[in-house]
Amino acid sequence: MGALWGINRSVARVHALLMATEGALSLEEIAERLQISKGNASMSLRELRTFGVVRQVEVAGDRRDFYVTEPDVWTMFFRILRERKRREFDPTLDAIHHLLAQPGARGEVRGRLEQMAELLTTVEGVVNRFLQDPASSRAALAFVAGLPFPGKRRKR
Amino acid sequence: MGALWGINRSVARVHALLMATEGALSLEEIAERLQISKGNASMSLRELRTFGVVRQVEVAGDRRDFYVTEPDVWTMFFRILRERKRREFDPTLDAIHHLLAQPGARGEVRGRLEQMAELLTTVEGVVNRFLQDPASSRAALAFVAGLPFPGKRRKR
DNA sequence: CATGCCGTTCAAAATAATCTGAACGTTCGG
DNA sequence: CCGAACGTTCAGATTATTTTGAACGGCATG
Repeated sequence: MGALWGINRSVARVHALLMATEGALSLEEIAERLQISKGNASMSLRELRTFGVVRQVEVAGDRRDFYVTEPDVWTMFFRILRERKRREFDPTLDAIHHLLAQPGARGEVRGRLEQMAELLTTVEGVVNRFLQDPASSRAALAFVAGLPFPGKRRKR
Repeated sequence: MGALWGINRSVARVHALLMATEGALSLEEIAERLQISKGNASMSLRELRTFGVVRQVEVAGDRRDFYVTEPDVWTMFFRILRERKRREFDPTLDAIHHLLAQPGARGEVRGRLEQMAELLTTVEGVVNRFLQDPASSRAALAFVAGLPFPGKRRKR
């Protein structure tokens, strides 16, 4: 799933381990179980916390840090969507706008750039709407996945 | 945009060059303009043809191969969606189903797997619907991007 | 205010991904 | 047939990414 989510192998493995574990795990135990260095585990956990799919928890009388996965998979999905939008999508759209602002492109080529900007703006609108209201977005997705589009009638 | 689309630097550059060019380009001209080897250009173009976002065209009286980009950006978008689904998404969903078929996971962990399967199945349904009917999908996206969800009323 | 325990950092090492270019097969004109 | 023009392939070189592990700083405890 790494490529799909845009995260690297270790990060994916740390998350998978937490997903596969009921309780909380310490940094050291994670490193041990996955046979990776503490340094790597530390950085991977930071990345996962940045995404917001892993949380640090306290254990009374223990000064180590423990970690658990965000329990709701849909919440994870929207968190990852948000972060990837920020890292990859937004800079792309900015770049296109920057290109369009220059007087360079003409004719067919400019048309393609404009179409690209339109597409990305549409996708951005969809993603923003999803991120604003995850619950109803989830319902909308289920609707689209399971029923025909309005205006399109099923042949029979 | 490379990371966003899941293609590497050279492939992205070849595509960008074709997007920025009105007419058709030969393999050699592409390699020359981008300062990459013919071999690299050849492989990149193959990848782009696999995605279906670049087409080979004939030029009368010239036995070299010439290439042009798919002119419609939305069509490109759906072609890339289709290919990434095939390469990254489908294997992931298969793996989850395989895990669920085994008797290993119990309790909370199994619940997460089931949620994950549900999420991926929903997304798969959405993507399939999009790929079946790109034109109305595009309209649906514009709708979602620009208007409130059904059942959610705007405050004012 | 030393000592041990933790987590973090980052330069260097290891690994993975990408790119090059020489070798090769095909096709076509003569 | 021959040779030249092309595109493709893939082993090896190069470049980029990831991982390690030693060094470090903070902090709680005695």
